[in-house]
Amino acid sequence: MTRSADRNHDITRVAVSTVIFTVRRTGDAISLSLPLVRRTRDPHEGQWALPGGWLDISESLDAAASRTLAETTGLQPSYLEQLYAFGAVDRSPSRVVSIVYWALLRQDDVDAQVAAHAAAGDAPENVAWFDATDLPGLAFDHNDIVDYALWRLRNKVGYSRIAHGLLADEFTLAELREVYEAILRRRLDPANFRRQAEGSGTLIPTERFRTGSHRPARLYRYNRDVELADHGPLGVRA
Amino acid sequence: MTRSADRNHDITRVAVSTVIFTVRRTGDAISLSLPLVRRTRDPHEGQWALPGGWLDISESLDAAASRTLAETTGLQPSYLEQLYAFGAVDRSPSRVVSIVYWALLRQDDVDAQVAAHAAAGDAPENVAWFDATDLPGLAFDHNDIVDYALWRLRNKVGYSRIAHGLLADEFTLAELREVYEAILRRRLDPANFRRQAEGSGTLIPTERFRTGSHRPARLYRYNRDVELADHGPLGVRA
DNA sequence: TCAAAAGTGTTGCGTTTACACCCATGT
DNA sequence: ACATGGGTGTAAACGCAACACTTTTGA
Repeated sequence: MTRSADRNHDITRVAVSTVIFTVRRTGDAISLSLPLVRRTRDPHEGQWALPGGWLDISESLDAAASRTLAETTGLQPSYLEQLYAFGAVDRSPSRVVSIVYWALLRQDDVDAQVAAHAAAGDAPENVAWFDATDLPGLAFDHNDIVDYALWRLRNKVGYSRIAHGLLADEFTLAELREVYEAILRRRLDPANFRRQAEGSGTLIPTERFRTGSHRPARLYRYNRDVELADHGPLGVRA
Repeated sequence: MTRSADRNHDITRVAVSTVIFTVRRTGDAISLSLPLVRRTRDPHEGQWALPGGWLDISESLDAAASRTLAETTGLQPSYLEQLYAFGAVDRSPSRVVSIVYWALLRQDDVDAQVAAHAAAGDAPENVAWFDATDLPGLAFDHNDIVDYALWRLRNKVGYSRIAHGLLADEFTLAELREVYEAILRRRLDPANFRRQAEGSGTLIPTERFRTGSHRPARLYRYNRDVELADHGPLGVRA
C-alpha cells in the first residue's frame, strides 16, 4: 500500500461486476433472486455489493466477468452478456470505470452449490441471496445497476428464449411459464403460452413426465442448436 | 513520453470512440455515411479509424464521448448512446479498453459544418466521410465495431423513432421514409408508413409544405415531449 | 392534360387474446 | 367422484401488408 496506492489518485482503474439472476421458490410462488457480497473494506465497508473485481492486464472483459463470478459463486452461468459500462466520476472515491455484465444461473446449479458448501462446511459468510425486487441499500451505484439489469432481462425475455437459462435441463411448460411470470410480473394464459413455446422451435419434448401432483406434465428440453448465450458484437465464443 | 510511456506496458488505459451516422444524398438515393479520422501515429498510422480519444481522469464516459466528438467534428450529435465496451487483450499493442458510443447527426448540421469549414478554409485534412456499408480496412477492430453499430441502429429503428435524429427540424414523410429505407435496406409502402408514423404520436404536422416537385408535401416536426436521446440506465441527462 | 408524388380507403392474412372445453391423475 | 392442473379447440380482436384509388401540383 505504498506507491501503487498513492498512484490510484491519478489513474483510472477498470473493474468488472456481474448481476447474477436466478429463480427461487418461496412458498407457492417463485421469485427472481441474486447473490450479493458483503464488502470487507472501504469504501462502503459492511454494505452489500455486486460480485466483481479488478480487470487483469492480460484477460479480456468476458474472461474477467467469468473469473470473478467463479471466485464468488463457484459456478458457470448459463448465460452471460455485457450490460453497460458505468463511469461517472463520483461513483467511487477513486476513479473507477466498471464494466458490468449480467448473467443467468440454472436453478439446479444453485442447489448443487448450496449443498456442496453445506457438506464442506465452508458456506461463505460474505455471500447472501436477495430478492431482486426487494434489495437493501447497496454500495456504490449498484441499486441503479440492478434496476437496469432487471429492465434488460424483462426486455430480452420478450423477444428471445433466454428464460430457459434459469431452469434445469428438463422442465415442464408450467415451470417455464412461472419463470416468465416472475420476470414479467404478470400472469400468462397457460394455453397460449404453451402454443407459443411449442411453436418457437426451441423446445424438444421428451418422453419423461413430471409426476407428483395431478395429471403428469411432459418434460421438455432446450434445443441447444439455437444459441442461448450472447456472443457479443464480435461473435466470439468466450 | 518518458515515464508515462514506459508505464503503458503494465497499465490498462480507457479510451472512448464514437460511431457517428448521418445520411447523405448521392444522386436520387440516400445512404448512411460516417466520418473517420486518419491516424497520424502508430499503431496503424495512415489507416482510417473512428474518432475518439483517451478518457480524462475527471470526466464521465458520456462527457468524454461528447468532447472527442466535438474535437473532431465540431458538432453536437442529436442522439448519443453507449454501444459496447471492447476489451480484447490483443486489440491494440498496449492494453486498451474502449468504451464505444454511437451517435446520430442531423443532415442540416452536417451541411452547416461543411460550409463553415469551407468558408474558414480550415477543412480538416484528416477527416473524411465514408459510406457506412462500403468501408475500407480500418485500424484496430473498428470494422467490427461499425458493423455492430449498424446492427444496433437497424434494430433500434424497428422499435423506436430515433430516425428523426438524422433529419432537419422539419421534414416530409417521404424524407423520413427514405431514411428508414436507407437504414433498413428495403422499400417501405408509403401509405402504410404514413399511417404508422402519424399514429406513433411523435410527429407534429405543421402548416408548411415542401414545394418544388409535384404535389406539395406537408412538413412535420418531431415532438420533443417524447424523449429522443437515451439517457442511459441511470436516467441522467448529460 | 399528363406524369408523378401526396394522401385515403379497403381487404385479406397471420398473430395474439380470451375463454370454453376435454383429459388424466392423486387423494 | 372430484378437484386440479395438463392439454386442445375456437372465435373475436388486432396489427400489418398489399394494393386500388383519389387529390394536387409542376411541366
